[in-house]
Amino acid sequence: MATKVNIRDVAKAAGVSVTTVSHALSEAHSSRVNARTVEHIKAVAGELGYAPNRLASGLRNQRSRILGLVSDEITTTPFAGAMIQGAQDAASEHGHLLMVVNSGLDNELERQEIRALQQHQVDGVIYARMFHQLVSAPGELNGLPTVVLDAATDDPRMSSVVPDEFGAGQSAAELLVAAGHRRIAMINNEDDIPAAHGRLAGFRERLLRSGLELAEENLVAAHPSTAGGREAALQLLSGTERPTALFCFNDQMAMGAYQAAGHLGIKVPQELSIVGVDNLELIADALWPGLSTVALPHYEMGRWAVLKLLAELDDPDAARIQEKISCPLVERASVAPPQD
Amino acid sequence: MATKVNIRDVAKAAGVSVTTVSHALSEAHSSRVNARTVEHIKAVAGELGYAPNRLASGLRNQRSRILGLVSDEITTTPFAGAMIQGAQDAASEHGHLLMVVNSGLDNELERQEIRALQQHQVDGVIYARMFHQLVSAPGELNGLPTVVLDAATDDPRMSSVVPDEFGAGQSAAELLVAAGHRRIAMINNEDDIPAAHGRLAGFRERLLRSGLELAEENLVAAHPSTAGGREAALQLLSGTERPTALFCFNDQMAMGAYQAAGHLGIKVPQELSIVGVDNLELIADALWPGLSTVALPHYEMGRWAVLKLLAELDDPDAARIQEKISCPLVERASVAPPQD
DNA sequence: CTTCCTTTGCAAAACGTTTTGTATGTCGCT
DNA sequence: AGCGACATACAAAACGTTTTGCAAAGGAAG
Repeated sequence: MATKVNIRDVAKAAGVSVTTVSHALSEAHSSRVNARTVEHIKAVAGELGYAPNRLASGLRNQRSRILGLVSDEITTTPFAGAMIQGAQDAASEHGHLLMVVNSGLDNELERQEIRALQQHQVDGVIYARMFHQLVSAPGELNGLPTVVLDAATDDPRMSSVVPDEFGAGQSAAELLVAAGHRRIAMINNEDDIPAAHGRLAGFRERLLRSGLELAEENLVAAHPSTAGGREAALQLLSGTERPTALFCFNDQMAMGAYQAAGHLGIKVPQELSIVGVDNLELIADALWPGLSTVALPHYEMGRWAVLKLLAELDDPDAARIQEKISCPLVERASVAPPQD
Repeated sequence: MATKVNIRDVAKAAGVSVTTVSHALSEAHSSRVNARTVEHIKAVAGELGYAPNRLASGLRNQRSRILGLVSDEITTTPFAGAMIQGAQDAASEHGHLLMVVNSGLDNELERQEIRALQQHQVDGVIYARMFHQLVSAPGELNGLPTVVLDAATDDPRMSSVVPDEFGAGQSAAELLVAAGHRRIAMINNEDDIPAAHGRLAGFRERLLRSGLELAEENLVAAHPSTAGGREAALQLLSGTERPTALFCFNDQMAMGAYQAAGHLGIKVPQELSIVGVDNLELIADALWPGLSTVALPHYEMGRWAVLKLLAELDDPDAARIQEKISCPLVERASVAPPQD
């Protein structure tokens, strides 16, 4: 590659004007030029390896074909990858590229990053969180089309997408009920977030539908970590009439439950069935036996966010949507019928 | 924000010409304009919320201030986040933005993505892998400044950065030897990759330095997964004179070793010390007891790659470097002195 | 009173596109 | 033959910057 080839080179090589080349290549305007000439121009362009400079066309069209993705912390969470990949795939399919930016927890930094995105004339922004929560978008985003990812917002100008937490709870309950369990417990997240409320509510609802109740002593809240899950499980499993099945807020807590069971000499799944949420391959696949869990649809949410954003760019008046994406159950080997 | 404010608006508001505004704001050329006028212009610009359009300046300067990051698979690996964050932080500190693109394992797709980056006039590219391996960069990258991340290449035009695998092996051995172990085993990755060779070599070297040898029956290779580690550990721990310490190729295999130990009724760390590699928080922190492990410096590698790329952009003749970054030991609770 | 700098500011061109408006033919129709 | 309609191609302007070259004004030196 010597120097970049531009549209002028193509025009010269094809013996036509720059205008004609542009029209020929534009698809929308190609009707303005003879079909044979179009062929010829495309051939020449291909030969020269011409690719339009998007900086220039972006400048001209006021449309950069770049989307910004701003997230809180990419590092510490294993979900980020799937979200970004979903977003990037969708963007790429529609001829857009993604600029990824993350701010840690620093608001000032976030502001700066958003300004940087704006300077690069991004067409819109995905404002992402790594855990389903309630956010209010920073003022910097004013005027910039925005879709909120894995978070809810009360800003009526923004669409958002979150997992269907209620459905996730239902699915988990469904699996356990169907296996025949009746003494069922749940270890919830102690934090006051939509994910905790939603999963619990769905879980309860599905149990109730089968005439079962989540007894008060069978619901504990703990820190959403392996240690938190372990402690909680130790407590739950030490009672006289211990539950035969356990629904954990996430896979990490489920891992803690495995440890507690191992410690108490309780066999999974023969003596205790366990269900998690997240489908963290790294954990769910690694546990022994494999953990049955409700998958969070990070990839799909990333896709949805970008597709919705692109749709709103095409039609700024499109209705804003609060989307919930359903969470498929991934069965492995941690659920079995109760023994007694 | 009504409509975007451009340099012309600033000029008008400040009562000077566009040229003067540009010079005043440019730092390099600000000597061409009176210090008081500079102050005034900056004030006005700030008031109006002016931020230069980087599409336009990129077009003019042939420098987009965008870097491309192409990786194989972001999704399936928990390391990606740290790498990207490192890269992004470094880029952001130097006024650049990152365009992230990933190709799965599809070469054709990869080519397309790279072309897309080129259309957006990226100044350079980080070509990343999620596991240390040997790569040859695709021809599309010809002419585009490139730094290879977490992989080695024989292309003399590209710098690269990888973890110091040899040092990682040494550190692990050091920890075990210092604790007093003499019957030490290793579960290596069965794949023929630099990481496997390097860690083994370093481990051996450090043992030898203490007069210890890695007996043949104490070295097994397995699939680098929890299941692989579990099987291998079951085998290693079933002998008559079983080892008192175990070095695992990665944290997932170490988790398998925990499971094997649990299954055999062997207590960690009292009866068996375990060391891993990766420092996957999700696993190392979650295991019980916590796993002592050698951390792979993904964040630092991401940083290094971007900084080196920027340096090469400034000075295209800068020497290419094959960098190894050292791997710090993270101690938790899985290593103790041997009992006998 | 010239001449020659220095300081300060501006006009204009360029980066690579896209699109509007216009010019040149060519054809069909009356 | 004359007219409009249509097909085809082009010139030029615009997007928002940066930078080169030049101009005006003021001051110092001769």
